[in-house]
Amino acid sequence: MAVSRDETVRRVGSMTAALRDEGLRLTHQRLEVVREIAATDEHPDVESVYRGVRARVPTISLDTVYRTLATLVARGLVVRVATTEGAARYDAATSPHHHYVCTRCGSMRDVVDAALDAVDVPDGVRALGSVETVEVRMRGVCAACAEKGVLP
Amino acid sequence: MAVSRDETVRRVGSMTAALRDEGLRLTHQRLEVVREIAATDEHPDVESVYRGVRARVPTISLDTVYRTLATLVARGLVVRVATTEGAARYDAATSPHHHYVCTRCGSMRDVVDAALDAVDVPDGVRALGSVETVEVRMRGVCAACAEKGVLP
DNA sequence: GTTACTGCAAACTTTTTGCACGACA
DNA sequence: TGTCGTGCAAAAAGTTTGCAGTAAC
Repeated sequence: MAVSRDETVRRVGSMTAALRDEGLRLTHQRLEVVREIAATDEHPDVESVYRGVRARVPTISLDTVYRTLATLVARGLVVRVATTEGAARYDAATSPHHHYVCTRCGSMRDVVDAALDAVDVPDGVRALGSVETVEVRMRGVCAACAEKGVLP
Repeated sequence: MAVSRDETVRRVGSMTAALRDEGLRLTHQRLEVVREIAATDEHPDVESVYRGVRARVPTISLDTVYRTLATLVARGLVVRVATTEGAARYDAATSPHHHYVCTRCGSMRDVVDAALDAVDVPDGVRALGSVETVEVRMRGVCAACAEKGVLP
């Protein structure tokens, strides 16, 4: 599912503003990586950001995509999300949200829900350390995989 | 925190029984990898399982640790958990549980709590696909890191 | 005109795989 | 004794880094 045009524009605006504020240069390549990651909530891995951007900037290198994503993550503009399989995935959503992960194809979708945001942290956890974020991760077989399919 | 002796014994018993039931050989190396992973709830990565086992079986190779963990994961006896950083981590706990992750050192601890187990899946998620497991992931700075320290 | 960014290539880390020997059942 | 598992080494996959040229400010 694509992110709405308005939300994409908002994300691109806030990311480019933040980069400019930090005195970083807004190169053609950076701008296109920002646009690519802002336009989706499918948590693409580096390779798929690379493919998407290359359609518009055929000369961009994979390293630049890696470096740009690392820059965005360091500024907190994009989150690198943990995955069980090979490649790391990136998420441009900034507001608190949760995830639905398909155990068959590895796809990952945002879930926005106030009840989940309100989950209480158990007392025992305070003893382990501070709690800054709480994420609920739901796993199952996504509709597309279920349709395609026979058993795993 | 180490897992209690009773729980460790229980885990080793259930893992070795499952391996035997599947007609797999219970080699010296396998048994020691099973013991190592059963005795901790610190979600070790492959390298640290390797170090632990090597103290008892100095000739074991890293590949064997990888292969044994893959075997255990394939049988559902151990879970491979996602991490943002480099290496994959492994978890021998079998009952439903949640995680506390330190954003500074990457350590990961089990959180067992009935209220978290009871979190409701929002209706909207059903449209994405089936939901088999729900995990709550709490992130913050663990006590050890906070004590050590100055800012990130 | 500076200085930061890019592209290329090579290094590095983590994980997987092919093969021959050795050990479990 | 037959077969599965191990150890070694090499390969694969993902990611990072050094360097020289290029482009943003």
